[in-house]
Amino acid sequence: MINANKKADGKADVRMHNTAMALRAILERGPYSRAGLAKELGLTRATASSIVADLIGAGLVVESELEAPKKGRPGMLLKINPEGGCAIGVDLNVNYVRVVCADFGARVLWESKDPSSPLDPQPIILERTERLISRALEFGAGRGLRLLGIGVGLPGLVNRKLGVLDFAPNLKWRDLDLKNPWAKKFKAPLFVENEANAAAMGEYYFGAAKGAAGFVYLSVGVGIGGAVMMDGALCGGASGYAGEIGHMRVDPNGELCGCGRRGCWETEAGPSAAVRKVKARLEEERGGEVPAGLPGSPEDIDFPSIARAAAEGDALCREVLAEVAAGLGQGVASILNIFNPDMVVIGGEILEAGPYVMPLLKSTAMENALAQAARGAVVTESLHGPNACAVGAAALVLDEIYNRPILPEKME
Amino acid sequence: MINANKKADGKADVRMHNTAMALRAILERGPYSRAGLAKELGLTRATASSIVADLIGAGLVVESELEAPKKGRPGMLLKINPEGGCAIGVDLNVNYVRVVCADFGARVLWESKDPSSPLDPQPIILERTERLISRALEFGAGRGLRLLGIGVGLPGLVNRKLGVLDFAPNLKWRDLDLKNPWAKKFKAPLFVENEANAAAMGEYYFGAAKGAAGFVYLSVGVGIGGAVMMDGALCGGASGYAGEIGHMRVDPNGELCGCGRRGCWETEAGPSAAVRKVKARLEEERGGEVPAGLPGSPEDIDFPSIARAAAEGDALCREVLAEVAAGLGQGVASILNIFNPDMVVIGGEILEAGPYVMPLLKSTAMENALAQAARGAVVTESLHGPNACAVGAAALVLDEIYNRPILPEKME
DNA sequence: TAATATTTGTTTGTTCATTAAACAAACCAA
DNA sequence: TTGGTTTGTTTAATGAACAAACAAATATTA
Repeated sequence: MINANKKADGKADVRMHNTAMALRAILERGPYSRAGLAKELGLTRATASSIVADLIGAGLVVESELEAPKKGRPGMLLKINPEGGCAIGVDLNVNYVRVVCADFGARVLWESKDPSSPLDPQPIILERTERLISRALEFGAGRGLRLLGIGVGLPGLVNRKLGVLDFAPNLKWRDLDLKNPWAKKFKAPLFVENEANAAAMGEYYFGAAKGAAGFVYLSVGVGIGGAVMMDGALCGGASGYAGEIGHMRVDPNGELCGCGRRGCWETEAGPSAAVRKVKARLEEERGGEVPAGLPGSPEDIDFPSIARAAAEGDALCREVLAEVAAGLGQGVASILNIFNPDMVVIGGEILEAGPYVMPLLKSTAMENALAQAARGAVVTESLHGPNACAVGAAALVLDEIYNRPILPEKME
Repeated sequence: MINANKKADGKADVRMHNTAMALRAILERGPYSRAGLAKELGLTRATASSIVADLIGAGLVVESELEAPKKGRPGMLLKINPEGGCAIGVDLNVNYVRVVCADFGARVLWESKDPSSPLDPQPIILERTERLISRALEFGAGRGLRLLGIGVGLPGLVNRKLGVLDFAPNLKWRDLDLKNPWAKKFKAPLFVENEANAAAMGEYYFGAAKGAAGFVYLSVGVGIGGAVMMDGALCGGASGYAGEIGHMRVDPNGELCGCGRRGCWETEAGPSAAVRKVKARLEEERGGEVPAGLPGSPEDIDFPSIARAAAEGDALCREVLAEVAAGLGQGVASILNIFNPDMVVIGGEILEAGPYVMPLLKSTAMENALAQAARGAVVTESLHGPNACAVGAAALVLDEIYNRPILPEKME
């Protein structure tokens, strides 16, 4: 009665990420015949054929020769052609701009990162980003890869459809249209998404959460941001804002958070909590003496330096990291109870201290979640690490292609 | 490329609740012409006509005479015909079974509730429920209303597609097929859903959350259960379990919860917290003397009695309810931050003390959520109160009809 | 008053994703 | 040789939607 295919201007934009994802996952885990593909997707052979036809036509999927110790007629085996094209992923963040060039197999072929500052004026940052993108494009062209599109991840409220950044609090940017100018400038399809959502997309398509029915991506950095994906679709929240999971209150008597409340999760258990605790205890326990691995002056202590000190064996830092891990694990347990996902993927700065955080985080989460919620759930680290957002941005492009293959001449 | 309309056996079942909901909301808020409807829905007049054609054919929408101080040709005005049929909603819960008969305008025409006990054997409870359903059917038939279907809300893990209750921890039931036997017995389409999800559906279609893009329904009773709806679709969670939001940890040093952890939200701030606190303070402050409105013996104190005592002016009960309200508000603030919904709807036992809980709950939630998350969000009480689940179950039927009108002869 | 513009609902044809069913090709086993 | 099985394609059909044209009924304007 009421159908879901709509024109671009229609309101409903229910996307079949699941089918696209399934297609991608199946093709990735080995060559399949059209018939095998159809069986996996629950579609007819005719439909499966028509879906891959476009991908084959675009050179993104190739047929290899038969190799069939089976019964019937040998089929043509299909597999992804990584050389079929490349997608550019842009992670335009507060402190840096990172650009990757990924092939159609989602392998990062090239990456580059420029430091940045929220104090720099917007045009400067944009110009710097454009230069990085151009270099990525040159790299792709040098490899002879067709440009499939450009994806951009931004730390703020994004209008996905229009490709506009509505508001980025940490950058203090407002109403910035990226899609139109950049699509024109680089002559490629352009996709814009919130950073956490983009990273989640990357983990879903090509990372730790590959094919998960429902999962939560947590970006544990200065803040704790989250993105929720259910049945292959991003649950964006009413205003499209990424889940501000970090401001879940975990202790009514906790520390004061930047948001003005007390005991927010990101203040109690994030990297900033680690920094605060280390500084306080250095003062208190060692009278300001700085252990190996940490910067000379206490003001310069940041999370990476704590991670280094822990790696070098500092007991205080390891202790603090364990506390942080436990706090994060408790929060993840709540998330398991609330969302009941298949998987929780942890990304962000916290992974720099992965060995001292993740084991305890995982065990705490599993032990403290309800049995039904924990059963079958997996808590794990991001596969893309610091590249998560950029790779995810590139994944936006590939997702689009799996959903509706864009043939060269039909690109608009 | 990849389409969302699937046959019943297909895996993807993306439903256009939004369009169905829009249709219902538009028709409800006044008579519309086909053209006006089309404009509201963003469809062509032809498409809108074809959608309502089936509803008109089934007698669920009627045309009224023109009344047009407009410009062009006067149109036939369409409106919902409440008399077009009835849906039966069943709330099969732990302590009671409630059945309602709602007309196509979602008005509850008849309701009945039988007390029940989880100790009763399953066949007894089912037989009791069937008797209630039969009475509801008789009522509907007596009113001359065509039976559109039966919806059932259950407190547990439900397989929506098969209409099977997989597991209900509080009832200790497992693998109960309700759809097939009841659909056959009552000769009507049957829909089964988790209780919180059903209630959310009811609020979305016919209650406080009418047409909200994203909202969270909280059932605050013995436990705190939740259901999340985004873009008109229920976010079921990986295993379809309703969000166990009640086990979000809000205080690491809190009370021991039934789940074995400390400081779960439902233990810190739910009705059970109110009961515990009142009992403790009666002991401590008044030496066991029981104030007006409360049962004679402290063991018999339950949440409704506290609500009554508060209504009669008891200061202790009011104080405890205020504390509970603040705790609930804090949790709702977290929910606003996490999900960024348009709306949070509170239902369940807690509403019996509504006047002493809701104002403080609302203000606490709004003040403690992030500004971006709180802006535009509304926290409000369920419109259906104790009927929420049963009305929601009936809404399942109406939802199905709005999505794909079932013509009498095509019922299967 | 006549002509024109506006709005409504229908009809007719088209598109698009998909299925169902029929085929032809290729292979294996008895 | 004769089936049986699997594969990929072709053909026709379906169902939801749109576009465009049309006829009817009203309002506005010349």
